[in-house]
Amino acid sequence: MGDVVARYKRARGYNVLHPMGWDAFGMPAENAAMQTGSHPAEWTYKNIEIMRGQLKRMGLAIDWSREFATCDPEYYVHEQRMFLEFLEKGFVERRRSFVNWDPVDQTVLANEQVIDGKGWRSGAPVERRELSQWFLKITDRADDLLEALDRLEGWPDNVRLMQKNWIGKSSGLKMTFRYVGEKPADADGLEIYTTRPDTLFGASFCAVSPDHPLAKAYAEKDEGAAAFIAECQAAGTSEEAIERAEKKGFRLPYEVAHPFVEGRRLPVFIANFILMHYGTGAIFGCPGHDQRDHDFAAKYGLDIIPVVLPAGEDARTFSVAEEPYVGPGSIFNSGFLDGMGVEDAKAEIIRRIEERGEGEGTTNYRLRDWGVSRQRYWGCPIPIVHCETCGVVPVLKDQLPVTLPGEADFSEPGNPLDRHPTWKHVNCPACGRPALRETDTFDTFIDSSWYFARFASAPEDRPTDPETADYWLPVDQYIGGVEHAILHLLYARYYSRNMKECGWLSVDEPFANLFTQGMVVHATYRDETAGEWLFPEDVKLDGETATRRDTGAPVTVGAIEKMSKSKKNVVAPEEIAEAYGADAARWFMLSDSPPERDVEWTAAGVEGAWRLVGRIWDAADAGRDALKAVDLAKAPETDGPALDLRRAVHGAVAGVTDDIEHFRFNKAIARLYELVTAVRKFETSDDAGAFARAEALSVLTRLIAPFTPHLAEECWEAIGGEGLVCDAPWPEADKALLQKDVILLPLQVNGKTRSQLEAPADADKDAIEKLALADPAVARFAEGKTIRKVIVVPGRIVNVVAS
RNA sequence: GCGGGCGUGGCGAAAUUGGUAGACGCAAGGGACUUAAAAUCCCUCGGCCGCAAGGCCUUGCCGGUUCGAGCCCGGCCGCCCGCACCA
Repeated sequence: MGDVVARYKRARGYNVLHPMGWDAFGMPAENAAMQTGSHPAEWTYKNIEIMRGQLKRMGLAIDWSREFATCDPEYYVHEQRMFLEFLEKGFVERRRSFVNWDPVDQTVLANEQVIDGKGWRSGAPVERRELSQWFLKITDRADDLLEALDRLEGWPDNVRLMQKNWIGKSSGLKMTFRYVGEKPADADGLEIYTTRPDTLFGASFCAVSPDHPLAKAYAEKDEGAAAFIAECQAAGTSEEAIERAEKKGFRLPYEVAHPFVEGRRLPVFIANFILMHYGTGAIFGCPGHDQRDHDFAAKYGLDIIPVVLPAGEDARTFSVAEEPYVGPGSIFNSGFLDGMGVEDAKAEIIRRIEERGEGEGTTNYRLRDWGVSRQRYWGCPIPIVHCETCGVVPVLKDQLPVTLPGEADFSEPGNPLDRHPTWKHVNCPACGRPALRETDTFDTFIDSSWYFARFASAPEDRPTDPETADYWLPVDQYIGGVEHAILHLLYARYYSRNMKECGWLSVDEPFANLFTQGMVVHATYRDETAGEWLFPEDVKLDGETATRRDTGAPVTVGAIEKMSKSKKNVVAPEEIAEAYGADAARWFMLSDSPPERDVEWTAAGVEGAWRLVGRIWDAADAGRDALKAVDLAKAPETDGPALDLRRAVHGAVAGVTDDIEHFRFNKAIARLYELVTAVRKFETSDDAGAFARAEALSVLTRLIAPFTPHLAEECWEAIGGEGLVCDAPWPEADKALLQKDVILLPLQVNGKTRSQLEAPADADKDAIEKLALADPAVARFAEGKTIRKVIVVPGRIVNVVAS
């Protein structure tokens, strides 16, 4: 799709930058190293070599002079430099945090790599571990990232909505409940966060996360609490496990006072359903109006007090004993709040708590800071040294890049950088004494968060030349899968803001227009008895049945899925190009489905595209040197078939242009099929006919060029075009030829189409009405009825209403 | 559970956003050419009735608004995606 757009825009006279590069760090290379013994770098560059060849073979019009891989030290040196700049500016922080830890592979796993609570590679149950990690403080920009979404008009709504939900802004109240009686050390009160301050009078307990400092401190002197916390931490972190987990708590020996109800004391629990990383890691529970709190209260016999009354309910009979009520209503059982609506009550509580100095209204975000430390080899080294005397010390900028050691041991799990015999031993940049390098590497999402800027401008000595980068950025058209909707696209937006503050860019938003395209998918084939997946080329399809080519054994045709090596539902680009040519493959992929949807790769489908390539070539071949015989700038008077062809040609120009502009490639292709048919059927051979035919061939060749560039060049040469078609200007539609003198109007009687009216294109309503009433179909279907009304929509339809 | 999207022939899909439903392609069937096959070309192709002209029905289901609904509104059913103990 990107290639079609690039070629089309170039033909329209734009200065087009269409680059390509490789996001090349990451686990797959390291896994391959563990499995095959080859070095990640060797494996990666070899694959790049292969993929570059495949892309070139598909005829992608790419500026290869700008190519790079993110694992090139010439690229990541700038990443290290920017990290140090971010550190200086306070965009980065080192702190302890919980991670998913795979005890077998001995590495941190991303959430996406934890499947049903187990490591995706090792299958071992994942543990929660607290480690010191580097964080990019994306939450500092949460509000800006959220606000700016509204202005990203070139982005699909669903992606913007997903980011909005991911950032998850909520407004509520942060407040402190005072302890009564026994108190934990160094605290007078417990700070909680709530989005439902209106239900404060329904509070019957407080609870903290197992990771909350209060819980941890108490666990140090109480084995029961320690055991409870350990149990919570051992519980699966998968979504499924979380959903099924029973609400459980551990009663602490503390109580807090209700701020507005004299004498009401709330017990304090450690509870397994409280998240430390949201709000303050502590809540008040209102069982009457929250499902989780209700479950918890039912289990521990706590009060369930209704305080929100739904419209139409009677306060004397309304009960939340069985089910909590979470909807809107009016407040009751709540002293000074009684009678208020939910929103007014929220504002009133916040006002009073603020007045008493016990808390404040705040906004909260679901978004968490971006942990970027990975205990892996194949990533960009974090340019930091840990010194016993000086602490955390940045590597001096003139000593960058910190490169990966060429030799490393991949034979066992864990971080090869950490166990490398010499690599981590360096002298402290500050005091010069022996110190240790940071052995973590960056999350690979950092690599992909700024590559577009490097494509635009790639000086050797700094990340970008800002002026050059500004000429190109923001990216006019970004194309990618919807799977990037949150992570990559959010990180890149954030990173651009950081880069802007460091002076490397002047845009906040890196991608002006975003299109989320579908994937090429393929049916899966499996030999159930042998228990193995089969490549499509090893399967013989005959109507409903499928068999193995080698043994003839029956084959089960499975789901149509994203192509993956493990299920072997892949087709090698080389083989496609060999069998059908790159153009047929390009044409088919674009023709079969709307571009945002997946396209199923089928042999029959490519064959259809292949036939079309042949038909176009036949037409060009039959029109050899047609352009040399006429002057396209001097259109003769035409009528009859020649005029019809010219109209079809100019209609196609207008239609295809509009379709490409709006990413409707499948429709553009449908139009091109029609144009090909029109050209092939055209037979007139007089002067006007020769002109119309030459014009049609010239236009057709230029219109197909973005889709089938190789074919287009051959056709261009055959019909006698000057130079290369890729240098020829995009055709312009002649507006006069888009208008018709006579149009066909559907004629309805009582809303059902009964006939067609042939009317002058410029006929007014009265004239059309007269024509309609004279039509025999009206006489027939309105027979015995009175004509009540005639609705004329010029250029569209006529409807005669009779009853 | 919350949020979003989508349901149209045997299949992939169109429908100028309220105006002839099924463009275009795939598959299938029939025919021409050929000794034969491939390729190519022509025809048919949502369902029912009819020799035909033509008629009736049809966009997941039920109802509504409208001269007119695949499109708008209400209620169901089904599928897909995102988030998910977020207080």
